[in-house]
Amino acid sequence: MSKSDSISMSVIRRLPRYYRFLSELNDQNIDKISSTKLAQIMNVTASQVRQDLNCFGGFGQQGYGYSVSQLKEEIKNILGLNNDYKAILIGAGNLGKAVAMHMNFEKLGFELIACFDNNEQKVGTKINGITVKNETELDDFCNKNHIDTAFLCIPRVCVENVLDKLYSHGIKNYWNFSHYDINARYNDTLVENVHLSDSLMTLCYRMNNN
Amino acid sequence: MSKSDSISMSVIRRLPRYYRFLSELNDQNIDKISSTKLAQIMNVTASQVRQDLNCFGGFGQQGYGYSVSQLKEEIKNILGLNNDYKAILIGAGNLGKAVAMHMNFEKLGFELIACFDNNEQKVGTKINGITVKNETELDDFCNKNHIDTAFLCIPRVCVENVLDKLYSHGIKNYWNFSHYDINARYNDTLVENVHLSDSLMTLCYRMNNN
DNA sequence: AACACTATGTTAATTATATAACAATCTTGA
DNA sequence: TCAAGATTGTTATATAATTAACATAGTGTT
Repeated sequence: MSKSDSISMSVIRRLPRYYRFLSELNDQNIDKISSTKLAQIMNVTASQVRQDLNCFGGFGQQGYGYSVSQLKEEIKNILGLNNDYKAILIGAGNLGKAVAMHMNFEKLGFELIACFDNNEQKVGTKINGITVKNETELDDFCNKNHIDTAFLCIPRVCVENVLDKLYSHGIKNYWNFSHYDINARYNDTLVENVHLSDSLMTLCYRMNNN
Repeated sequence: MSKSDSISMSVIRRLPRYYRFLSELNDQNIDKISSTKLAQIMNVTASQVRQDLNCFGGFGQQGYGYSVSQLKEEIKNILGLNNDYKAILIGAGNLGKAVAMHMNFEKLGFELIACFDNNEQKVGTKINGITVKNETELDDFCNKNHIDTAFLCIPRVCVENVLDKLYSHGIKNYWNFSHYDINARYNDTLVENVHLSDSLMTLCYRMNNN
C-alpha cells in the first residue's frame, strides 16, 4: 500500500462508496472529474474527497482533476477486489440463501466454494449451483480445502459451536450476520458485522425523533 | 424525549447494541449492572456507557449501578420499539424474501402489511402469510392504507420509478437495500441504508491490510 | 512561450467524539 | 446511625475526524 499504514475506519468505510460512484461515472463515459464535482454528486465536501484519496496516493493532477477510469481502478486495487478469497457459507436459511444468490462475489474479491447447514431438509439442495453440505462435514472440508473466510448466517445460539471449529482450522475472517460477539471470544479475528435488526432499530429511533 | 434534542448519530447507532446486551443480561436474571461491568462485556469504556446513557437521562443510582430490566425498558422506549409502524416491502426476490422471513418486525417497532413485485411469477406467492401483490397495485394500495415506511429490496435501476410513486403518497422513511441514493433525489426523506456489498468490500480491504 | 485559470496536495483550524477525572451521592454492613 | 466503599452524573482533557485555507503545480488558450 502506498502511503500510510493505518488508515482510519471512517475512511475505509467510504471507499466502496467512492468506487460505486466512480463506476457509474465511468459507465457514463465521463473521463475526468474534479474533487468539487465528485463531492457534489456524493453529497460530501471536496476537502474530504481529497483527504480520503490522498491517504493512498496522489491520483489527481493539479489543474485537471482525476481520471475517472484510473481512479476507479486505483480504488478497486486498494479495496483488493481482484482477490479470489475462498469463502464458505454457514447457514442456508432465508438469509444465507439470499446472501449467496444476491451477491456478485467474484466482483467483490471472493469466491463462494461451499455451503453448510445443520438442517437435514436443506442438505443436498442447491444454491447457485452449490450443493448444501451437512454441517457434520465441515471439519473434513476444512482439512481438505483452503478457506479464507466464513459467512455466518446462523442464529446466535448456533455460532459458538461452529466458530470454535472454524477457528481451530485457522479461519479468522468473518462476515457475521448473527448477533454473536466473535471478537469477545477470539480477539485475533477480523470481523465485519451486518446487524440488520440494529439498522432497523436505528430507523425506528429516527422516525420517532425527527 | 428527556434531555437533549440532537443526539449524535454515533450514540444512536450504539443504542441497539446496548439493548441487545441488556436483554441478554436480563434473560440471565441479572438485575443490576455497573457501567464498568457493562463496558467490559461490550468491550467499550465505562465513560462511554455513562455518557451515552446520560444523553437520555439519569437511569442509574450512585453507589449501586443500573437496574438491568429498567435500563433495558428505557432503551426500548428510547428506540421506540413499542411502535407499530406500518411497512411495505418492495421487491420479493431473494433478499426481500429473506428480510421478510428473517426479521422479527413486531419486536422492532414495525408491522409488515404488504409486499410488491413487478415479476408476474412472484405475484400471488406468499411470504410469511402475506400475498405478493403486483407493483401495478401499489398506487391503489397507498391510497387505501396508511403506510409509514417502505423497505426497498429491488435493483438500483428499478428504484427511481417506485420511489417517485411512494414519495408522491407521502412516504418519506426508507430502509434501503439498493444502491440508489434516495436523499439525492428527495432530501427531506429519512433513509437507513444497508449496503451489503459495501460491507463485504470493507472486509476484503481489511483482509488485505492486516 | 507566457499568462490566466483550475484544481490538487497539504497544512492549519474547527468541530465532533471518546476518554479521563472527580465531586456528589447512594449503598451497605457493623 | 454512621463511616467506608462504590458508582454515578458531569465537567475537563485528549484524541479523532472533518472542513477550510492556501501555496504549488499543471492546463490550455492566445
